[in-house]
Amino acid sequence: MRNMTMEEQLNFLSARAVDLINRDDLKKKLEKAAVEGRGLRIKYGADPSAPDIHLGHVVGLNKLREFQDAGHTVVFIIGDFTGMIGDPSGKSATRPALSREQVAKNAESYKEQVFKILDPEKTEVRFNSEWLGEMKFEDVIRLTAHVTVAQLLARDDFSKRYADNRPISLVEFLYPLVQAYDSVMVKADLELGGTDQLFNLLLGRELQKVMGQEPQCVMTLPLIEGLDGVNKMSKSLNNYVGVNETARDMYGKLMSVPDDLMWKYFEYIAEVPSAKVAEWQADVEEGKVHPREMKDILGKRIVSRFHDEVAAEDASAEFIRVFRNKDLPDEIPEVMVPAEEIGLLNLMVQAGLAASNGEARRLVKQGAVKINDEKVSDERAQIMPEDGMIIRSGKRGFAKIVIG
RNA sequence: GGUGGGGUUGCGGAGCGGUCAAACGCAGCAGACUGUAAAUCUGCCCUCUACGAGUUCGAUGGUUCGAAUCCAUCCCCCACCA
Repeated sequence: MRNMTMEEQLNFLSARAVDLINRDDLKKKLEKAAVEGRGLRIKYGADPSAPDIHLGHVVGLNKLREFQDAGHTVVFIIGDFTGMIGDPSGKSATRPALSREQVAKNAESYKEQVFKILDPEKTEVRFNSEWLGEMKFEDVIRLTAHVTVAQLLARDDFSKRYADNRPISLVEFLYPLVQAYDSVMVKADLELGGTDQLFNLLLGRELQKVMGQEPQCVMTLPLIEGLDGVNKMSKSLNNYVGVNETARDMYGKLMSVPDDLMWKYFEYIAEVPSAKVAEWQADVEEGKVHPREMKDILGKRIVSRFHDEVAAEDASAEFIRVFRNKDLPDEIPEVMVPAEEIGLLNLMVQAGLAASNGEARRLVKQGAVKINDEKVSDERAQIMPEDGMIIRSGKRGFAKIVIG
């Protein structure tokens, strides 16, 4: 890394980026830093309300790690202050303001997950309440004086909503400014974010200029679609793969990713060089390789990264056993029930295979339920539980009866 | 301050005195097809002691044989004009 030329380093660092504003500035910063023998300060902001880091975040984290490997420092900002205020943008599903305790807890969980990728030695974790919490209203007003409404309205979703007579809360209006101010406070040299962050990142640049700092460079990375293949990966849409998930869950979820999307995952999450990805993609398109094989590789690579190779192989094997061969998983959740006759529906609910009696009934009617591999279609069936009895519901629901 | 529009089952969004547990879309679940892909098709999708019953349509009270639908009060939201 150290013996790369400046040009090589620039290319390496900007690989996969959607926007880089701008390359010359970054080059100058890199040169200056090299002369002074220090690294750049790379800022990355995280919202503390959803403590699950998922593969969508990994796209950015990977890039941050590359900066670290090149000798730079990541300033990881946890937006605890903003998190405690909440974000009304989600309309009815108003994101609740988090308590101080909750934020602290989430922050811990954040660090633990983030350091699966980042190098803790080269990461500075900061909370923005550190400076925002100290501000007086007067300071806030002063800050707002640096930005005009027209500037904020330039943001796409603001201007659209404004044109449609849809609400824009003042808090939302202020958030980009807050984020920009964070850049000033940590003296960021470059801020990294998803493409949806471009406006906010640029505002940081503006604000730094106004406040007499050298403006940060801005780099954006693509937002990656979630398991549904349509929407960007997010916790609220439940189309995500969390970095804390078990190897098997992770692998299973990855196998359900639409084929077309897998290339993106290879490139941005598994960090396979884009030339290689293109080659593989061609192989699949020409029919040389079955897409499933390719996806298996993807699954194993990603699982290995967050667990290890043994776990990855195990997850792959288990997947084949359960879903391809339709065998039983090697571990089945056990449910303890007394040795007395019980209604099937009731039993399913107790075993956690259905949320309600009605759902259990539905599953039975639709032919999704098997006891010891025999389909049960009578919703009124009375079952005499036996030790070791296996109830199967749909593709994924399993329960083993234990008499007790 | 004024005017107008709203709050409906996870979300969006119909309904505007009985035929409403409430159209439709999305999400979700199951079945078929598969590579647990995607797409597609089919079915389900408030709860229950289930051909019946019980709770739902911002809250509370009322009018009615009968209300999500009408009235009153209250709470909350939005836009526009000032």
